[in-house]
Amino acid sequence: MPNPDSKLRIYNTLTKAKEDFQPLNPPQVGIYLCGPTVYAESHIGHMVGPVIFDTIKRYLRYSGYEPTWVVNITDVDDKLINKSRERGIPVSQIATEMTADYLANLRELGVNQIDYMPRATDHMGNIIRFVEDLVEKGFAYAVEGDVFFDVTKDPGYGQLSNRNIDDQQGEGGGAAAKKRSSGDFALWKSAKPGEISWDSPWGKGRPGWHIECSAMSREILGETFDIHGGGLDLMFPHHENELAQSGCCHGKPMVKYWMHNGLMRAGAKGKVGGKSDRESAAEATPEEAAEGKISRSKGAGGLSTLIRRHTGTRIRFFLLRTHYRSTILFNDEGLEEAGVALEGFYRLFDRVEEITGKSFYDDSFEPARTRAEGEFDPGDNELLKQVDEFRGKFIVAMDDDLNTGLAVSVLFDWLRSMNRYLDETKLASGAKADAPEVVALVTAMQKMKELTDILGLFTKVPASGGGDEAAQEMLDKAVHLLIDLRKEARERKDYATGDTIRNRLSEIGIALLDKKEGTTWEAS
RNA sequence: GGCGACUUGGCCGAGUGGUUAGGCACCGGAUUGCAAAUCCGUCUACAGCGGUUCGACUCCGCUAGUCGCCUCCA
Repeated sequence: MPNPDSKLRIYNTLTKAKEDFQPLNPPQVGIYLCGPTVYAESHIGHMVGPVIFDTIKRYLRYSGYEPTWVVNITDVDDKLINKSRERGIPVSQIATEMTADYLANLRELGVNQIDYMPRATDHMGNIIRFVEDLVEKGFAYAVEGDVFFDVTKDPGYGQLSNRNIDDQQGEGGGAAAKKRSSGDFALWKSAKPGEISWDSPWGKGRPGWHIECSAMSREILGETFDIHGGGLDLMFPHHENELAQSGCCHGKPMVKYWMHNGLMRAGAKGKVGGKSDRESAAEATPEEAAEGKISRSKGAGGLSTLIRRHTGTRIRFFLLRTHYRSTILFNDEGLEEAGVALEGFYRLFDRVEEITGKSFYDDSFEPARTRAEGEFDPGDNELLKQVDEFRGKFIVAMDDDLNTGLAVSVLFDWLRSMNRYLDETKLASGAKADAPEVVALVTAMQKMKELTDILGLFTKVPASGGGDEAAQEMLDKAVHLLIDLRKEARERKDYATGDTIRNRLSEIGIALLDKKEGTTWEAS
C-alpha cells in the first residue's frame, strides 16, 4: 500500500453512501471527468467539476497515490452542427475556438492537473469499434443507418439514477419511430445531407452523445477504472447510458466510484429556500429570475469576463468554500466577499515575506509533496503544536469526502494563529534567519503551503485589487484624488504644490490635461 | 406523474445525539499621531408540528417551502 494512513472516504452516487476509497490497482488511480461539448464559451458552472477534480487529484497524490486524470472534449454533436450552420463556419472551427476558451479559463482557475484531453473526433475508429462490439453482442441494433442501444437487454439499466424505464416520459424527435423502446438511445446517428460525417459500417454518420466517453475512457484508463465524475445533471441520461454501454460491452462494471458535483444557480440575494425567498425573488431583476439554473441555453455570461473582474484565484476559492456536492448560489456579492476574505491571507504572506524574504507564491518554503513526507515533530514549540493540529484537522476534513469548506475554515483559524504569533514575537524585517522564532515561522508557513497547494490556492502573486477592470477603476479614482488635491492647492495659489503633483504624475507616465470643464488624465 | 436533493444566526456557509465551526457585516476593547491592518471579546441559529430518547439542530414521521433530473445542460 502506498499510504496505509490514507482514510479517504468518497460519496459514491451509485451506492448513495460514503465509502472507503480503495483503488482497483493501487497506487494507480484512474479518473475520468466529463468535459464540455465545445459549442459555446464556458460559464462559471463548467468550472465546478474541473476545480474540484483538480483538487481531488492533488489530494490523491498528496495521499500517496498516482492518479491519472482524463477530461474529454466532445467536439462533434447536434449543437455544434447547429452552431456551424448558424455561423456559416465548419464544426471544427467552432470546436477549436471554444476549446481554446475552455482551456484559457481552466488555466486562470489554476486547473493544471489534467493528464489527457482526448477529443471525440480523434477517436472515431475506436468509437465505431465500440458500437460494432455492442451490436455483435446483441445489446444494440441498427436501423436505417442509426444504431441504438437496447435498454431492455440490460437488466441493471437505471441503477445509477434510480429510475424505472417504464416510468419515464416518452421522447419525441424524428428518431423515436425507429426505436424498439422509447428508452433506447443512439449510439450512432446517420448523417443528413451536408452534415459532418464519418464512414462506418452503417453508412455515413456521427457518434451519439454518450458513446465517446465510453470509448475514450476505455482507451486511456481501461475497461474498469476508479472514479468517474461530472455534474449532477449528467447523471441521467449521460452517465446512466455510459454505464450501460460499457458494462454490457465488457461484462464488468465500468467505474468503481461515481462522483457528482452540485450545480450552480445564478443568484439573487437571499436564501435558496425558505420564507425569504419570495421577497428575494421579487428583488431579483427579471433577467436574474428568468435565469435560475445556469446553463448555456439560458445564456449565462462569459466566464472570461468574470475572471477579468474577479481573478481566477478568487473564483476558485469561492468554489472551494462550499462542499462540492451542494448547490452553489452564485452572484457577484459572493465573489466580492470571497475576495475580501482572501485579502487576509495576502496580508499575512506580505508580513511573512518582510521577515523571511521568502515568497509564499512560489516554492520558497519548499513544502512537502505528500502527507508522509510532511509528517513532522512540533517538539514543544507552541506555534508548531498548533500548526500540527491545524494540519491534522485539514487532512481529516479532506479525507471526509473532500470537505474543502471545512478545510478552508481550518486555514482561517491558522491565519489568525499566525498573525497572533507575529504580533507577539514582534518579528520585523531585520530578523536573523536562524533566530528560533524565525525558524518556527518558516516551518509553520512551509506546512501551510503544503496544504494550500492541495487546494491549488496562492500559487501565483495576486493581481492588485482584483482583475484588470477593477485595477483600472482604482487607478482612475486615485488619480482623481490627486487632481482634486491639486485643484485645492491652486485655488489657494499654492502653485508649487500643484506643479509638484503634475510633474510627479508625469514622471510616472500620467499626463494631466487642464480643460475648461475640468482636469482629465491620460496615460502618456 | 416518476426519481432525488435541500431548508442553519443580518448574509454566505461547515458540522454533530449532550462540548466554539469558519467567513463577511455589526458592536465593544487592545494597539496606533490619525486611519488601515492585526489581536482579544460580544451578539444574532438550526423552517413548522409531532414522535423516539435521560437529552435532538443532529434520528423517525407529517406539514410547508425551495431546487434538480426525467433523451442530449458541467
